Amino acid sequence: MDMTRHSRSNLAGVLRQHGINPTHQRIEIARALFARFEHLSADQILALVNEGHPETSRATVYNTLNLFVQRGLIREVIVDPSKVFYDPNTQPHYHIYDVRTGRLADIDADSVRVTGLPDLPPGMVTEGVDIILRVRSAAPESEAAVQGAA
Amino acid sequence: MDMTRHSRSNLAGVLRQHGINPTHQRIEIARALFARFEHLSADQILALVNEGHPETSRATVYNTLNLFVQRGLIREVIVDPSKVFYDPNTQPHYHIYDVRTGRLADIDADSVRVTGLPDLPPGMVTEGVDIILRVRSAAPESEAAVQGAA
DNA sequence: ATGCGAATTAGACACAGTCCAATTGCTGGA
DNA sequence: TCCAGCAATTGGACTGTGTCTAATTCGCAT
Ligand SMILES: [Mn+2]
Ligand SMILES: [Mn+2]
Ligand SMILES: [Zn+2]
Ligand SMILES: [Zn+2]
Repeated sequence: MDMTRHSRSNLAGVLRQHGINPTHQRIEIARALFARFEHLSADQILALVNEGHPETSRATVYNTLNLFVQRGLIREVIVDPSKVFYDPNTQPHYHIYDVRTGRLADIDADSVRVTGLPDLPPGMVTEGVDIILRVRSAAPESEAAVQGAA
Repeated sequence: MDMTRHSRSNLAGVLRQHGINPTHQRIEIARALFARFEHLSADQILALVNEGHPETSRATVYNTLNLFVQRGLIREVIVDPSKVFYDPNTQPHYHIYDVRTGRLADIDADSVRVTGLPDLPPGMVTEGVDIILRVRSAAPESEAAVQGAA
């Protein structure tokens, strides 16, 4: 049996470990994320799993991504107001985001130290600490006319 | 002339200082944000400026908020995948976000120290560093059925 | 009063994401 | 092998946020 790092059979085991019934569609979606190990939007994943012959619907892609997030297999990254990115890396880490190109990359958490964050109100727990370094090329922006400019 | 902190005439001056022609609608939108000094969504602002008699269109609210952001009068906060929050506070500061209630509050930057962020690739400049402390009540979630759960 | 550029507007549109009822697929038992 | 039952998938309608556009209105200078 093929046991390469992100073979279908191996992925099926990972899904089971997270309490997810490994169907064909779910394995393909997991493979899109884990084989590349990149931040992908739902739309990109839909395109990837359907290249060649279509085999997974949009509804299933969204269902599955939400299920994966809920089960802790992947996480969401909220950096772009127009779409969510899905992140196969669930280790604590931070992000650098190019606001021009939309490129999103990881920052290793080990080197980063954050101090002085406030105590949480009682009865509250931390879901996570997001750090996003928003960057852009220093080159002057290709000016686009903006309606409503004074 | 009324010169209270967020009077219309005072706000008009602030707009002019940012190169923005102070129209009635723009002043009302600025007032919604600066009088409360809270994080508001476009929808909330639209409702606020139109309570009582309607006087500002949805298009104008979006036009104006984008203009304000572009001119550095306010800034966007991206924490919720479904909508942008607009922040009248342009001082460097961070955010605490309750993922259950959607409540968004400021964290003073003075007390927080972040070290070890990577050097930027050459030719890149920082647009900003966002830190979002995602929290929720420790009480068990009111369980909502999730379609597609295994 | 008139003219003119800027601002505003209604409504169409784009598009991410959700919802739903109907269908398909899988599995375990007769 | 057939069937029942349940889980998963599906197309397509729907929602909500945000953008776009062409037409109108506004504010102001003459
Ligand atoms: Mn296939
Ligand atoms: Mn009014
Ligand atoms: Zn990441
Ligand atoms: Zn803030």
